Amino acid sequence: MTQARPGGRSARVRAQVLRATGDVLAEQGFAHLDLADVARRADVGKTTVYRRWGTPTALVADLLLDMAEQSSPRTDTGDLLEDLRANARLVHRTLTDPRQGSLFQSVIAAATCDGQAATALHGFYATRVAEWAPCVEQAVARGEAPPGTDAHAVIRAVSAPLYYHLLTTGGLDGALADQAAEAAAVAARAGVYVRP
Amino acid sequence: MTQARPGGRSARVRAQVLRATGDVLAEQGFAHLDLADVARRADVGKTTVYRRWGTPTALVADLLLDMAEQSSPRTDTGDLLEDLRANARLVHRTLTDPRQGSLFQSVIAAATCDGQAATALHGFYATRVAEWAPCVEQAVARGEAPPGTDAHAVIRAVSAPLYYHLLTTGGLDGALADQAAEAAAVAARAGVYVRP
DNA sequence: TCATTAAAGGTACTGTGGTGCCGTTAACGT
DNA sequence: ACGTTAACGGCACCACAGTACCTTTAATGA
Repeated sequence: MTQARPGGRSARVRAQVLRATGDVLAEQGFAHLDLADVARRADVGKTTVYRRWGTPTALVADLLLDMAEQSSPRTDTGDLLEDLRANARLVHRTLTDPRQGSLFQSVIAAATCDGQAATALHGFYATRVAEWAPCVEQAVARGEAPPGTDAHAVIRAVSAPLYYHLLTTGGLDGALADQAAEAAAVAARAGVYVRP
Repeated sequence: MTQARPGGRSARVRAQVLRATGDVLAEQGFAHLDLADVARRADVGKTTVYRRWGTPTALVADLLLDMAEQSSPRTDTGDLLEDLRANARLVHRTLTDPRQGSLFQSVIAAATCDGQAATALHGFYATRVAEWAPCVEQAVARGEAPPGTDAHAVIRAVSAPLYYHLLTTGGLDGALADQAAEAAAVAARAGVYVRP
């Protein structure tokens, strides 16, 4: 009978490979993600990487699965604008951090190139957005935003300008994060994100 | 003495190659953009494509240069929200169009993978944003938004949620375009985009 | 019209990313 | 403790993307 063996060695190999993958992505970007190179860095057989993952995008997809498991801490200041600002600054900090920033850029590159990585990225952001949605829901409960406000939409509205700027201009400045938070807060209060 | 020869044949070759490049990007995506394949489709020597462009990203960069030259018509209804809505719907239509949508996705993929293509994409969006900025400037002149409002920032705020949705969920619905336009209009009127 | 020479086209070759094969290792059930 | 077998590791191989080299075409200037 067929037996799954996720223990010991396999788990160690996966951890080593994912760590090496993250290193390459952060240092050289998705375009230079070579399976043979990853195998070398991970100190793992080249054949193993080709057999278990097969393509660079599959590697990234698995890495995203791993990244989604590590949750980010959420604030709860009792003020919508303040919470959104904290979220915007967290995203901004992540995207401009030397390692994390490059890593995210690379992961995004993979997702725009391949459907499998894209699906993994969708899952990643779904969990991240869900983690922060409660602070909007609480704002609604406090009467800061109208009932029926789509909490997920508000959280997404905070990140959107930051990612869009990165794509279309390549840079991010600190003021942009606060501006994004303010815009989302103002629009949310005005009822723009009330579900139809 | 060295002479440039941009006439006749070279121009025809470039046009054929860029058309073939667009076809491949729209049909199969950036990951499948192969120079030999492009040469075959363009009915052009394989060597020529390798010599003149060399890499897939260089091909995309040149295509973007070509795309930036074709300008998109801007509305001028005399109402900020109406103009922004028109812009949002134009972007939405472009991104969901079978050919244009796939093409943009692929071009974005190239830009996230490579610096050269990224620079070309920045140029492309800079011209597109500049084309639409006047409708915000006029809204400021009419008193619809406070003086000092950054017109480019407002236009970018309209597109941002659409691109962000595409990246993080993979889908776009029509209501989102109107929502994006409303959010940008509300925030602009509230003075969120006034330069410091 | 004709000489000049960029730039395109054809072909043969090569370096390497990716695969197939098979021996080795170490998880898991009893 | 021990046998079974899933999964890893090493090596040889091969297809093909990318290059080198040379020939041909046609754009330019006088």
